Amino acid sequence: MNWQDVLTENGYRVSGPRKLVMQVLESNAQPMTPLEIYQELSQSGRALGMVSVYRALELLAELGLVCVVYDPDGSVGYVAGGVGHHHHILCQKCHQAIAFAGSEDLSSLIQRVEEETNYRVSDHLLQLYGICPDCQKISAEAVE
Amino acid sequence: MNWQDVLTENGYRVSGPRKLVMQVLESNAQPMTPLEIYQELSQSGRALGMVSVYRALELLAELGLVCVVYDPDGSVGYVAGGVGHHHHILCQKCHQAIAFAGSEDLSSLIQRVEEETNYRVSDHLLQLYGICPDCQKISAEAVE
DNA sequence: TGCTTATTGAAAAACATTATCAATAAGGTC
DNA sequence: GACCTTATTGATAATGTTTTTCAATAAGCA
Repeated sequence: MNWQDVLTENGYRVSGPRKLVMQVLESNAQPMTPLEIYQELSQSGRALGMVSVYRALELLAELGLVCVVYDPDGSVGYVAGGVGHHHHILCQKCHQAIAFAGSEDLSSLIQRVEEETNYRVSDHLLQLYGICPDCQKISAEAVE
Repeated sequence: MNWQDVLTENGYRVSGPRKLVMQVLESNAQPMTPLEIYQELSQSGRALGMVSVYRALELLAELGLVCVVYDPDGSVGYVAGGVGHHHHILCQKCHQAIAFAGSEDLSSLIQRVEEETNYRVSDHLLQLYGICPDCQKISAEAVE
């Protein structure tokens, strides 16, 4: 099921602004802030009200069509993505982000924490930070 | 080493505002936003400029004396805490948070993701969301 | 093609964060 | 304990971000 169908099935319209926001996010690997999305659209002549960007993001995030990620620098961004539960790994240099699956690997940790704390765990937030392959290459070249 | 010493050893002064912010955070289990901290101090007659709250938090976070946590509702809060690497589990009802250790449990996941993605992982963000023991009790009673 | 109504856009309001700089107080020294 | 140096504070203003409002527009259906 593509994202247009998700909108439709939930009673929302596939409007211009929503299409544009999804397009921009899908063509950018790194998470983008609302402002960055707005600017990218403005520059490419597909101007959109800032308000529409916010509203589109809010809805798309609610439907799970885009994900919220927390950048190491503290800013909050959005990435297109993915049905199903997954996490992101972010590059600390170029801010590229890619997704990875693997909630199963947390289950033993979650179980242990439930026992220790008596909390009942229902969800989690996991992000990894590091250096992407490209930036590793660049660093290596700089040293040579 | 207590937090005053950490400030001193890094060349910072143990000033009034910094003390107050730490006090408030230490006496609250749930993460607090800058505004909440400011309000709590105002109400208890220990008023402080909003600016000082921001500055104190920024410094304390940088020194690792307080942690940033992301609430399920999207807001960003600070909790007093802990030397050493650890994570937090947040209650979705009452917003209480407590810490737990256990980075080791992630090492196999991290290794797998490094192999899959060729990223070099150096840090991570992990938070669990759930219901704390107290709120579980309340729910149970409500059903009776 | 036309109708209904969700959705948009622009401006303003509300809110959050950062910069500036003179006044203050922390911590070392005598 | 008083004094001096300088980091730190606080008030104001500037800046930036997000939300509200409401008439105008366009999406989807008949």
